[in-house]
Amino acid sequence: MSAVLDDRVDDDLWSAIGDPTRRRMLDLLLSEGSGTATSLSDRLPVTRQAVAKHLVVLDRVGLVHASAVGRERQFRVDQAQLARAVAQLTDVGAAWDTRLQRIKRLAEAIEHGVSEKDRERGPRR
Amino acid sequence: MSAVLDDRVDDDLWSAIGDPTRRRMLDLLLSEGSGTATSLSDRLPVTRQAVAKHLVVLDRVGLVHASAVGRERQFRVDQAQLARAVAQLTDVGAAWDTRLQRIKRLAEAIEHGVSEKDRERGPRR
DNA sequence: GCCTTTCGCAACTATCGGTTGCGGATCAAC
DNA sequence: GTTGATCCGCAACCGATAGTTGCGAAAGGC
Repeated sequence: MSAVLDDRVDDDLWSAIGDPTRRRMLDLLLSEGSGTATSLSDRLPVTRQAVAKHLVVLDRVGLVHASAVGRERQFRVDQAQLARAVAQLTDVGAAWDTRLQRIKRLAEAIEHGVSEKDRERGPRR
Repeated sequence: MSAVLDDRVDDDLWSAIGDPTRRRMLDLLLSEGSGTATSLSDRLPVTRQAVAKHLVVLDRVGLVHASAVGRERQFRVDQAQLARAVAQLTDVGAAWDTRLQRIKRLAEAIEHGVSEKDRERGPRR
């Protein structure tokens, strides 16, 4: 019963969506289809340069892609990569959830005077 | 259709579980019931002091609680708070998922020559 | 042609995750 | 009870990152 859940987690991808500003940026890009560093900074409490740096990070992990349009650089979300990130979120969430549930079941079992061994034979998964 | 999903996200809580080392620490505490800074650092690739700092962070957001036992400080996970964190993970994941699905549906609709307006009348939530 | 906009680059600051080093408290053993 | 091992907290330091300001260059709009 060791720490297995982190094995299938891409730390780069996770830390990319770990930043609150980047999360809001992804959110904005999703709801508006596309955006530039300038347009995004208009709706965020940070400067254009900060947004630009975040876009570099998001681009590096493949969550967004840029297309040059004249002097502008339009960014849009890579659906497949975001879907992968979402899968990781739910994966970790599910793993912890089962752990919590098991602890809860165990606590109840002990409270009812049932030995740990007896409970251990229950539905494994 | 604005960026609403972040409204119900506690940035402190999120960034607490955003760090890979802290995630592994929570994982260890869950699987072993409790642990000290020293015992945790034995199974992690970082020093005791680094672990201690992380424990402060986790304690500050209420994900773990300490109980002094002699010269040791035993930490254990706060199930309720971790459950809340898990809920946020799945919340954001679900929100992004629906967005992605909607985009996908929209793309398919356009491809099939169906106007955007017609599709818009689908299940709102 | 001129002014605005958009961008990229550079310097600087603060915070954070990590390290090393040290001194203090507690437990065990003799 | 002194000695030694262990567990801890505090402080200084380092590198990366999230943010800022300031500037110059390139592309559009008039």
